Amino acid sequence: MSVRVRFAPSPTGHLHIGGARTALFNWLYARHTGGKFILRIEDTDVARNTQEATEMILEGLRWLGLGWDEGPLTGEATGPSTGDRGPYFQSQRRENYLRRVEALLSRDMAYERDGAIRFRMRREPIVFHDLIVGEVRRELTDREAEDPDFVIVRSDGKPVFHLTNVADDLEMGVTHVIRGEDHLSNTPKHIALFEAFGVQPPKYAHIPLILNADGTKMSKRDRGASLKMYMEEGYAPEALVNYLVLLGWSPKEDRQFFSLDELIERFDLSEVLRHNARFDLAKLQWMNGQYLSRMEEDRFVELGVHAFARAGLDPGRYPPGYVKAALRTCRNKIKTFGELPEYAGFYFKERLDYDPEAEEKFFTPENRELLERLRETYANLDEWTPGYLEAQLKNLAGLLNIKPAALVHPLRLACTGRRVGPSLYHLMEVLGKETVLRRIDEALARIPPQTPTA
RNA sequence: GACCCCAUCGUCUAGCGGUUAGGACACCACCCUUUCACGGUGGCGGCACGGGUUCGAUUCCCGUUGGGGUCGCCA
Repeated sequence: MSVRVRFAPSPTGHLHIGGARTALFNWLYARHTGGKFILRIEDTDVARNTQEATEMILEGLRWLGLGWDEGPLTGEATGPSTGDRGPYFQSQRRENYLRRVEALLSRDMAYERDGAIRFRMRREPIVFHDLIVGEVRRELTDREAEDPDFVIVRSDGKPVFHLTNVADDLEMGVTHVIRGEDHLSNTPKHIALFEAFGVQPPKYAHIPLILNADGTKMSKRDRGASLKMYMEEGYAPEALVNYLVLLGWSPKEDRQFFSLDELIERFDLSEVLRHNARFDLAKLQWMNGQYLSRMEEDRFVELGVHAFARAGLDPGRYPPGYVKAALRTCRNKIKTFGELPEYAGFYFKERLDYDPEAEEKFFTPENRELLERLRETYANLDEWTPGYLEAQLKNLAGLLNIKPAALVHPLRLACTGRRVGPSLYHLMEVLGKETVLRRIDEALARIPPQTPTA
């Protein structure tokens, strides 16, 4: 039987980073086995669900590159979808649930109490085999020992998660349930429900959770818990995917980088680890930087431009060749595109703002003459290449009997307003002679005059 | 509290009875260097603890401790 897996998020907020990894594992398993990846929206709790949240989920999955074979096409519950087992919104499947409940009721496998409908849960422990965890034998908790039955339809008539989840998995022909380990303890309920419906339950694979760096549970409120942050802060989706897949799964090779095709080929449930993993932003950043360094130039430029635009700068007003050259000087320098506006915003600003500390340190009366000499030197050049600019600066440093760095720092500040940035000589080449000279003049205008020596 | 899962450097992991316990990130030092980074070289750093089993345990079993999860008319 061909594999059918699903990602079934509840649209209560942004797509959680843990949810993103669950989706990724499902997607990879489907692709690896040649099966289908289904997206189902579990929006049964109307009070907490929003269309906007659903759209965030779709957008997030698309951004990651995790396309679904069946599921909604838009965030609208009654909107279009793909696949023949829809609707893919639980809010649209009410009839199915009620039919299932009727079936249970008629066979006395469920009963009504206080207006809610409860499922007659088995009193004995349930043993099942999890593809990742292995044999799981769950005893009843003391609370369950008191009353193991659980609500499947609330008194307001709304079906509850356990019921909808199982009913849909059944009707959508889901063969493997790959989900977070937080559902492990729910599994006996689900198995009992499947059996009550007279069918074999699907295979289960509970993947370990992603924890915060300090080992605590990652909650919605934690910074970094939302996929949105990574989308906004300039991460490359392929880097995030690469990082995420290595949290809780190991290809057992001494490599860190895997293309999507390689992942599809290698990924299997049998190598999913059994213990939780902490999220390490530093490693993600390193990995993202590596991806940025290897990225196709056109894409790097495109994403770079987008990052500048997000910060209110407008590279679109500059010639494409200039933009491209400017971004080229940032290659191998930044780890995320989010750093770009601060790192290289000077390319797209008519008026520079200056780092106050750097200004205090380098725009000093003593440096005024150095900048003037630099300006004079550069004003007379008719060749404007990095190598030549560097040679001229070093030559001047030699004449003045000072270290090149003494010139480099004030000059960088004058050109960029910052003390760090791309290669000075390359950035000057991109800026062009006219702009460089103008910026030196502007810097000079900010430097207090040389105090007369007493 | 009950129940379930888990446990190798700070972090992600390799290891599946005998290894100088390997790699990556991070950190430190040095080199490269106009800054920052990249890159290169080297270093620091780990089998949670206690019992077994065994000629021999990181590895198998039990317990303890610790972490996580679940116990809802949320999903």
